[in-house]
Amino acid sequence: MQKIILVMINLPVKTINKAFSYLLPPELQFIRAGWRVLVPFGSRKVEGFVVSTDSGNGDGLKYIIEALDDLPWFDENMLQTAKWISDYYLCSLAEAMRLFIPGKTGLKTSLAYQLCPDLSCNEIEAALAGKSDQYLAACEYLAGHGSASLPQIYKQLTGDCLKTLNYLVNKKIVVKKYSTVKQDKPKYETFLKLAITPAEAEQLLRVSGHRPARRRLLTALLSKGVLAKADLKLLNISQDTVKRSLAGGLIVAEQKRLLRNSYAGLAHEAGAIRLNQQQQQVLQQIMPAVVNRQYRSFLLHGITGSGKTQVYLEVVAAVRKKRRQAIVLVPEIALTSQIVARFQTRFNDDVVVLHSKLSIDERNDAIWRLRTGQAGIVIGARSAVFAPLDDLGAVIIDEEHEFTYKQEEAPRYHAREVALKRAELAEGVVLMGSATPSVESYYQAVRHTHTLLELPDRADGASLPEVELVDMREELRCGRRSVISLALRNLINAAIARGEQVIILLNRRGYSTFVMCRECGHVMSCSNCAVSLVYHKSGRLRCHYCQTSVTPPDVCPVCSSRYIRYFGTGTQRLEDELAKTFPTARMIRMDQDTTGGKLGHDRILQAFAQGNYDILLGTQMVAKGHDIKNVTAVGIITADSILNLPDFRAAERTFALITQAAGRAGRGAVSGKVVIQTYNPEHYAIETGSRHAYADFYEQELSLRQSLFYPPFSKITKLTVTAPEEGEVHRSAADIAAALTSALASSDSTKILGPFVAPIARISNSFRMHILIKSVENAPVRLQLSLLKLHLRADVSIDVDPVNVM
DNA sequence: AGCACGCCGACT
DNA sequence: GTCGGCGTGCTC
Repeated sequence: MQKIILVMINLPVKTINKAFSYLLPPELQFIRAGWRVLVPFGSRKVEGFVVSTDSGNGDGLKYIIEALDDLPWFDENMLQTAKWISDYYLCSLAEAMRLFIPGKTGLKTSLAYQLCPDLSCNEIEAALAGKSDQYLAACEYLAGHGSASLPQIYKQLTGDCLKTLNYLVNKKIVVKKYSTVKQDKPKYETFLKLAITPAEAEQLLRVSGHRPARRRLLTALLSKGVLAKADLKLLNISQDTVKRSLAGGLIVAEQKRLLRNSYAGLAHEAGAIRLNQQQQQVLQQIMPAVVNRQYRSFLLHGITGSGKTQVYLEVVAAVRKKRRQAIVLVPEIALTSQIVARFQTRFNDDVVVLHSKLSIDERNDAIWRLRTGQAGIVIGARSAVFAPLDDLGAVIIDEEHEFTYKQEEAPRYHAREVALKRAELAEGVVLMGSATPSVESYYQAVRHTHTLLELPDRADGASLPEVELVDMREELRCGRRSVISLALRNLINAAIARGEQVIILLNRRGYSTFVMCRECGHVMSCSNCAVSLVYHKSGRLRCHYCQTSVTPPDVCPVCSSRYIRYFGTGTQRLEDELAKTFPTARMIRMDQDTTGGKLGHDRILQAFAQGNYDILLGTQMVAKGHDIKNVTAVGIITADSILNLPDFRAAERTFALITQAAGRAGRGAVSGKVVIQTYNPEHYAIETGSRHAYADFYEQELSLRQSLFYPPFSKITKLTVTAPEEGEVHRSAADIAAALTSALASSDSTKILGPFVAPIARISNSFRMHILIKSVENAPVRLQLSLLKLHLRADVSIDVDPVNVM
């Protein structure tokens, strides 16, 4: 009987979803569940996660090579959470565990080619006799350089290097060498400290008259305690002096880790504000759970500008007072720098910012600060829910309704659900906040799964903006064909005249949204994806799905007609229109095309907030998170753009967008006004949105959901089947649907819809079909899916609780 | 994911 | 006959 270690292999392949057994060498006996290790796997060395230990016959098992950290990465709660994710979202345990690793892997493998050492030049030449010069050139290059990576070789040689090298590897002239390097490359700085007592040092200074450099060193250490490299230069103390003092045992060198943090210089706002009475009442309901270390979940429904952040700050402060840690989730860090700044102002270095745009090094440093207890608050986008914290006291989820909390690639987790699971295991609280809670969460709050808290008024006594609905059909009837209605034009003019600022929202980027032949109706579409191409001002037609672009044709590719027209308005065209209508206004556009890099959104918003512009126009990102006091006017160009999407949550999204956008207006002393342009003014989502009437919207939406058996009354699981051929995808999707139907026996509690061709039938030359399963409970569905082994298939992707069904 | 193994068509 | 194409299956 031997101790056996069960390891999940960190490779992004869903078919390897089992544990592999290894033995521990004597020097690694301390390894238990939760450690990251390096293990031999096939002919390679890969990263693995220890999930459990066992005992049994260990014959023929390989040994773990080394531990990758000084501490286990996963604690029991993290392991349990990973297990839950793999069960619930039907991914492998390794895929779930990878989520907890910054950069998904702690190892970087690199490949180098080397000449076989035991071969002579003559032997090589003989083996390559009759081959082209290419082969000999490669050997010569490798002989000269010892080893080289593939990119290096490509730079040096011409032709198909990979083919050449593979041949040489086959002929045993060249060998491939893999090396694995730890991803985490901490930066250290050396600090010097006294190794003797201060009394001894003073004694030494008294007796040794000579050695002025050593005197300076000891004196400085006595007064300052520690010295860094830069200090030594300043004091004119040479490396030699340091070396001798080290050797003599007078001083010791210590390595201290340096932290790279690109957020260090972010501006801070003024100090804490006192809570108003409503905020106090809300806080009092949350506090008992924080103090008593209980798992409780709260849904804070607070209108825009009601001061939800203030409540978050107080909850986090209370959690920290209990010496527990907190996670603060925000939908998108770039759009929410205001909330980040407020946490940093309040908690200073206790805050760590985590998100996907950080470099691997920055991320590792941040995580190291958490693991060593130097910081106890994580603020970040959805992946921050996986931060390694040993005593999670609270998770705050700001803008709980946002879809960005759902990961749209496997594993398709929802950060809100992961947060609830982690907090439950850790006995912490979850506080979700939103002005427009998701129907599902609000339903759970009404049913007391979450505790419902309300902040019905704006914190500073400001009123919600007045909203005017403009019927665009009416505009057309009056002969006004501009995308900017008369009401909106008046609103913008008035605001600018008073020196106030305007935000305009249009949910499509690009210039024209589609290009059509007026002769035959052919719409230019992407050759890889079944979506229409968008005309950009750069003069090219771009696919918003696969990023390819083409030059617009002069004649229609189908009928050769020259009558090609550009339809629809995107943000670029709107910018032109606004410039024509308001020639003196200073404008800035914010969409995916103008924001790039780490702080792109932030710069635009800051410049706007500082008053450098009169009008901010852009896609829905202009509607989120910020609080700019001088904005008194908001215009929504087409409120219907989302409403008409074929998705049962279209109304919910429209309502949220209108409410959030309108909420940007009138946050200062001057009250705001909003113009919403629509072709459906009587639609309940738009009508309730214009009245800021969440409860009314919720009620109408809920009854619709009930009658159509949609969430929260059912759980949805979406399958996407793909194939390179159209016929093939129809066949395999039909097979899967048939198998599911017989396994789940369609009844009142389960409905299988489809297969139907996906709204985007083809992406990057892969044909797509969807199957939707609606069921009261999704546990039996998940069970059947795994029994049918659909979760292992490369051509099937499973989305549990999808945020959109398209 | 890599890599070995294996079975086919296209050439010296 | 060799080379190299990629489909299948395995990695403790």
